[in-house]
Amino acid sequence: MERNTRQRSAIRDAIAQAQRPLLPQEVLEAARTEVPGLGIATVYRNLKALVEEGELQAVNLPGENPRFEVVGHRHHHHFQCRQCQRVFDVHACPGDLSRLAPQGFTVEDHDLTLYGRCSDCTPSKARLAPTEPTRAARRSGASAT
Amino acid sequence: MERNTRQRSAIRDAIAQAQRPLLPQEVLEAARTEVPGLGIATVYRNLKALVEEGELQAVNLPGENPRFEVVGHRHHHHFQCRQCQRVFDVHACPGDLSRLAPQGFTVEDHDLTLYGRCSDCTPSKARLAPTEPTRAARRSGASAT
DNA sequence: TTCATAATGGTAACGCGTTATCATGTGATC
DNA sequence: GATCACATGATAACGCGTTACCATTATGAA
Repeated sequence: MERNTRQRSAIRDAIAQAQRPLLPQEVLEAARTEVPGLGIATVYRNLKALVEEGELQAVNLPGENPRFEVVGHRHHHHFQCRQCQRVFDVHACPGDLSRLAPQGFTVEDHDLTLYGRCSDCTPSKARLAPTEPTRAARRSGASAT
Repeated sequence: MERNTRQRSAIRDAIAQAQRPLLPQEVLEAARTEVPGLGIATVYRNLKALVEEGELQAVNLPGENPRFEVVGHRHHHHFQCRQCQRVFDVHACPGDLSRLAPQGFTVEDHDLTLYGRCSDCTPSKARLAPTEPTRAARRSGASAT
């Protein structure tokens, strides 16, 4: 990837403006507002290249396909809306969790995912910005507190 | 699944004795010590049936295929060893994390995964000398606290 | 503007976890 | 033990996210 193409710019801009991790399909849809003829193969090619170049990073949530977001945020976590399935950044952290591990285990780091309703999908505001749910039907795995 | 077969018993016992979530392939290998001729199709069939019967539940970790463990534990989390890739139960929880979510978001529950070295894969001197520094092999998504 | 070639787009193919198929085996009932 | 429906095992097929292929397009340097 050495040349600056319209497609590449559209893909980078789409992710940067979303300010949340996007699935390849979401990247395609967002970037097509800029480049209507954009193909899914180009999206995958550029996502891979941008990750290798250190500009993007993959975000894995339980039972979900990888999403992509811009590198550079501090340590953070993610929130997935049970209604629209979108994933948002959570710029907070419960702190050191080493104490939770069994004796003899060494904790290096952790992943945390919150589940619930995003502000758009919270009942009192649901009418403001209805969002289309993705086709990723959530699998089991989350558990209540 | 109405009959009690040797295969079904072996699958149930393998998961119960492991006391940690197992991949279908791990279930196959463990249950084959009891029933050498066991086939992978039978494992998937019984896992599905046992989940539907409420005896097992699926456990999803980021970027991983579903594992299976016995239902009945209280709320708990998981630990994945970066060395042997095995997943263990963590019978502890940081507590209510609603405060971490952005304003306007409703938190219903959460998933937490700890990463590091299990007791089998932690060097023995690290267990004895408490100030051993750890090197975090950065995977996407997780980050040190 | 010309030109070499990197990048794109449509689509076939791939990888891999999972499921369907079906002949064979076996648990439960009589 | 005889019977038969259900379960098993080997393997083909499936689903779906991702990648390879290749003819075509267009970037960027000369």
